[in-house]
Amino acid sequence: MARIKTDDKNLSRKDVIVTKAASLFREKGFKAASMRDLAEAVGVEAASLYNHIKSKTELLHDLCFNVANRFMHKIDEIEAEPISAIEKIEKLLRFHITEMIEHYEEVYVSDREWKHLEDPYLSNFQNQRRLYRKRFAAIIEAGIRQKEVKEIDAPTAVLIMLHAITGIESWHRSTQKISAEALEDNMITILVGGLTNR
Amino acid sequence: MARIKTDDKNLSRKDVIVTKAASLFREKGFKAASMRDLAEAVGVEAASLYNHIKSKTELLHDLCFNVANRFMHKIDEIEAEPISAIEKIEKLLRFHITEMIEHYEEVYVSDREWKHLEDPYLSNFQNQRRLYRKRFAAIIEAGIRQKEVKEIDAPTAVLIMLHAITGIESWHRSTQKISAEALEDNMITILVGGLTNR
DNA sequence: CCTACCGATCGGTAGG
DNA sequence: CCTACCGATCGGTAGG
Repeated sequence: MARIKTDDKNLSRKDVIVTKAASLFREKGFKAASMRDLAEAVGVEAASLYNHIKSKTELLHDLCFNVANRFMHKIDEIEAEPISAIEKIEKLLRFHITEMIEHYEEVYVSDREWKHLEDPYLSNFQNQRRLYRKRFAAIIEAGIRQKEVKEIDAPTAVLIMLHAITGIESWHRSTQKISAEALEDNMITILVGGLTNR
Repeated sequence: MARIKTDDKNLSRKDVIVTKAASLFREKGFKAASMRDLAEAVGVEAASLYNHIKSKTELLHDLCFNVANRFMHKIDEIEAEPISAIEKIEKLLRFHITEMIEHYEEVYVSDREWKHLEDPYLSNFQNQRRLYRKRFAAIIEAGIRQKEVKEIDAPTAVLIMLHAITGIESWHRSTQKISAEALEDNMITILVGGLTNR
C-alpha cells in the first residue's frame, strides 16, 4: 500500500529535506552538518526527519548516485552520437558546466563528500567514477588517433578538465559578473583551445 | 626560557604530530578525523597530544597558513622578475604542480579543509586566497594586453588552472605511470596550449 | 606522557 | 510530527 501515492505531501516533504541537506552538506561538509541543523532548516524537530528518511548516510547516498546517474546517462548518449571526438569532448564539458550551474549543490556535494559514503555504496560509487573517467579518456584517445587532439596523456587531460569545472565553488557568484553562456564559452575556449594565441 | 631550544626532541615530536595530522585530515576530512585517530597514528594517548599542540583547530591553522605563505612568497618573487606574462604564468603553474608533488597532503588539506578554520583565521585565510587570485589574474590580464594571451576572462582562467592542478587527488598514483616531469609538461601543454592541434 | 574523566553534541529510537 | 531520551563519541582538562 505504501507504493500507491495517494498523497504527494509526503514526497514533497522528502524533497525539501533532500534539497536542504544538499545545501547544508555543501556549506559545512557532510560530517560538520548535523541532523539538528537540517531539522532546523526544514522547520521540524530532528526526530521527525526520520519519518521521511532512513539515515543521514542515506541522504548522502541519494545525492551522490543521482548525480552519478545523470553523468552516466549522458556519456552513454554522447558515445553513441556520430560526431567527431572533439565535438564529443566539447558536448561533455558543456554538460558538466550546465550541471554545475543548474544543480550546483548536489554536484558539489557528490564531488567532495562521497568519501563519507559507507562501504557497499562507497565502492560502487568509486567504480562508477573510475569507469566514467576511463570512457572520457577513451574519447580523447580516439581524438588523438584521428589527429584532432594533441598528443597528450588522456587520463591527465580528463582530470584537468573535470577538476577545472567542478572545482569552481561559486558558479552563482561568477554568473553575476559574466553571463552563464559567456562563462561556458570562456571555459571551453581555455580548456579546448588553450591560453596562448597560436 | 621556553624559547631556548635545548632539546629538539620536543620539536621533532610536534613535527610528527603535524605530519600525521595532515595525512589524516586529507584521508578522512578534518571533522571526521578524531584526535584519538591522530593519537593512535602518533603512538601516544589522546591527552598527550595536548602537551605539544593547543587544539585540533591550531593544527589545521598551521597547515593552512604554511601553505598559503609559500604561495604568497612565490608570487612576490615571480611578479618582480623581468620576464613575459606567459613565462610568469608558466612558472606559477609549475610551482603549483611542484607543491602538489612535494607537499601533497598539506596542500590538499589547505585547499579542501580551510572551511573549518575559526573566525579570526578564517577571514584572514579567505582574504589571502582572494588576493592571490587577483594577483594571478593581473598577470594574465597583462598578458592579454601584450597580446601574448587570448582574450579570455582572467579570473575564470585562474580558477580553471588552480582547480585543475589542486583537484588531482592522486599525484603519487599518477607519477607511477608517468614521471613527475612528464606529468608536469603534460599539464602545462594542456593548460597553456589547449587540447586541439592548431 | 598516562589515567581518569568532563560536558557537549552526535545520530538515532521509543512511544505516543 | 513531538517529547523524551539513549549510548557513543567528540575535543579537551585535571592531576600526577
